[in-house]
Amino acid sequence: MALRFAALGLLAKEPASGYDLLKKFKQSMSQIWPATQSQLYGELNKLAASGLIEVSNVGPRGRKEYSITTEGRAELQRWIIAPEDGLVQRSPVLLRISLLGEVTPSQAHEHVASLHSFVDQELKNYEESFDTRDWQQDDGDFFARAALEYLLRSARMDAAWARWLIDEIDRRNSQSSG
Amino acid sequence: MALRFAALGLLAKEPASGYDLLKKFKQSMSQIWPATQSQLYGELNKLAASGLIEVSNVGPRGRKEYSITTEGRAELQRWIIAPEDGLVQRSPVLLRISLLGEVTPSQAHEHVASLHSFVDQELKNYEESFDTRDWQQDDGDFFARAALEYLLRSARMDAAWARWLIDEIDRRNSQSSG
DNA sequence: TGGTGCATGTAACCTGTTACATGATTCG
DNA sequence: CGAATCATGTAACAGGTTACATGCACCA
Repeated sequence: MALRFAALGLLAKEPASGYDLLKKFKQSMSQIWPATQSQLYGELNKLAASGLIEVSNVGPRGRKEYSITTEGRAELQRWIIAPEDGLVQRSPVLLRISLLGEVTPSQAHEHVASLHSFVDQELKNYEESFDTRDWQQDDGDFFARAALEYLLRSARMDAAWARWLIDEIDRRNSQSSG
Repeated sequence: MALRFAALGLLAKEPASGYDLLKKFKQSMSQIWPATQSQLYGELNKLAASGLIEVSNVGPRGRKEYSITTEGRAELQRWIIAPEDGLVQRSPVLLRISLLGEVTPSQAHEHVASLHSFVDQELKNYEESFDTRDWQQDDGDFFARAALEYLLRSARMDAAWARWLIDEIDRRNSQSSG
């Protein structure tokens, strides 16, 4: 379902081809709803078949430029404000963490340490991209910014939690050995 | 992949049947890696076929009790400390948020408000279950606790972010109308 | 004219969800 | 004996990933 509306959402701003959308997915959508080329082209055909978008222009190399239809916009708006389905997120990271009792303490420590350095780097990347961005400029995308704010806060939280976990592990190790 | 190791992880603690595991998934695993009955039974057969678990006992009603094998334990340990694949999480919530520019300001406000009340309730549930839990007791599950700590912090962050977003929206509305 | 980039499509495979289907056992 | 629960299996479908396949157009 969601990919459908991610694509529709991009087309709501301006007409684009599958190829165009693919690039946009790599830029703005990559942290929220990544999509592969294969998936996107399939979805565009389905969207066109159900009349939510239409081919508004044909260019060189078989380029099909799609535009959102009135129906499509209505459907998009309906979906956006629909109640959330529930937010359970599968997380391989947490699964690994919760199973760390199955490996040796030093392996566990090592794993968490490398996780920490990873999320810490992620956080730095986010903070940098936030600092360099000119927020006055693209104020049109206030809500896209709000989503990024979420990701930034997530990254901060991840880093703080990983830090906390390392400390807890160290505290535990010193207790059992002391 | 992950379901495989979630099941293996539970079997690493003690032998169990598919039916037993299903209950455990509903309890301890539900926030990290939920699984359906259909999926679990299939995976157990695959695990048995590849020799990572084995039927250690057959009970009434065709009950098959599985135990982890030496091979299985080794495989599990290998997976647990494997480097993370990258932590991009698809999020319908964020997708909806980032598209809120497509609906009217009052619809957007309404949507975020209801999201806020939802995540706030979630947070309260987590906090309550944390308070009522006796952490001295099940210290054996230190890392499972660490995963819950993550979920609690996530819930806190979600609530704070939703609160922030509502304030931002209000600030914006009063600016444009004043 | 040959390589790079534009542009789309399809097939195989894996994971996950819902629903259907079946039957044994225990307990009141 | 009938209902609830134990216990497993399968089929259909939706979504996602990787890889393969094809061909046009532009520019050096």
